[in-house]
Amino acid sequence: MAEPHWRERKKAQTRQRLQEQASRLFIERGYDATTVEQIAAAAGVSHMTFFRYFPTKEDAVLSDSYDPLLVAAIQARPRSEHPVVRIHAAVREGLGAIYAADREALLVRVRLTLRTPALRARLWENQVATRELLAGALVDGEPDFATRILASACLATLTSALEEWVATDGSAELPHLIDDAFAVLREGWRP
Amino acid sequence: MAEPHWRERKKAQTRQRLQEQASRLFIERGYDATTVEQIAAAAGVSHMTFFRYFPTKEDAVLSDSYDPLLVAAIQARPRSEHPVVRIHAAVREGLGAIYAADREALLVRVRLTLRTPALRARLWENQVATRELLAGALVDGEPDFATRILASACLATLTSALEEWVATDGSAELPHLIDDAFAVLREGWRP
DNA sequence: CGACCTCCTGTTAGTCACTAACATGTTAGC
DNA sequence: GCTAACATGTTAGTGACTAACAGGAGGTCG
Repeated sequence: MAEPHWRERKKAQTRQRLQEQASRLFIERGYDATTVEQIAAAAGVSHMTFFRYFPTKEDAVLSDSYDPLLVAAIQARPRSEHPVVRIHAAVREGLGAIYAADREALLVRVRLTLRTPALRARLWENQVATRELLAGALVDGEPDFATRILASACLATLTSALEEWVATDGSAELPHLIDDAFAVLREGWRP
Repeated sequence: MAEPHWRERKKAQTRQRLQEQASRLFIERGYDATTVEQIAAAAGVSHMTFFRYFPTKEDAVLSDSYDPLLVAAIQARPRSEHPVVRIHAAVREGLGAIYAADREALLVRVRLTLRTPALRARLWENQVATRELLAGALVDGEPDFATRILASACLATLTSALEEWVATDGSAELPHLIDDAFAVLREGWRP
């Protein structure tokens, strides 16, 4: 049971190479103009290997590993706080960290995602998945109707902030936009 | 220049026939298991004609004509009311009318849309478009950041209600769910 | 009436994402 | 070494969608 990491490491490398080449090509010549064949070739594998690593072409960009971060950040918040406040704080923390570490990469990625029709199409699934995770992080057991609604509204708010960020081409500060957005959601009810 | 209506009428008929056959086949044998070729054949045309009427296979189901209704309903509300109240009222009115007239058809349609991955994928585009319309109906000129956020949150709320409706398989009353959902959005801030 | 002219449609032949079946080489454990 | 497991490649599909061209049916104008 030596568990030689050799093998796994090689797989991880191939996976990363595919992702890098995909991003590069998507940015260089556009998403639609890039074929899976080309990505695979650029990474030195066949197109079948690509599909063994990513179920669809879109997944080469949309391997969202932020969700666990968010869940942890929510659960770290005292349960006595209002759900929306917990989500707001968690988002500011989680995305804030990524933002601080990797601002430009995040911008490129979000822009590509929001501006490419084929990638936008996947956003719904992502939103639903993230919403379920958020809602699940807020309570024990199955989240109820009300919890899902609040999680939805918060996600919509966050998305609006991201859209605004991309619309300003990253010139605004994302954490600031997020705070503004959640303030609107809150103050919207106390006019 | 007479351009007799029967020409347009024939086109409208073909279009409707395509939509009907598409819906029928999608429900009978599933969305993915139905090919455009089959839809076209069932409607008595070629697959090229199908694509001349609908840009994609999904559009045969997703010809959403509710939006103008919603816009009108919003604008009919006094501008002094809070944006979210206006949207809530408009949605209850607009969707309520469709619900009263065509409950079963609405359920089938919403269920098909929410449960078919390929159709869900299109929902993001629909949401964005509807949000822009809602936001535009709330104010004069270009909606600002805050308005878009509120419109987003309201749409997310409405969507949650529709999902709940489908989840209960239509056993709940949709208008009631919508009222509940908006109440959560409102009361969520006054715990 | 006959010669255009304009839509609408069908035919054909492609591209590309994605899948399934099978073959091959490479490694792990005995 | 031998064998089983596994990563990868090859090949041959299916199906959505597109482009190029051909024909036909209605209306117009000489």
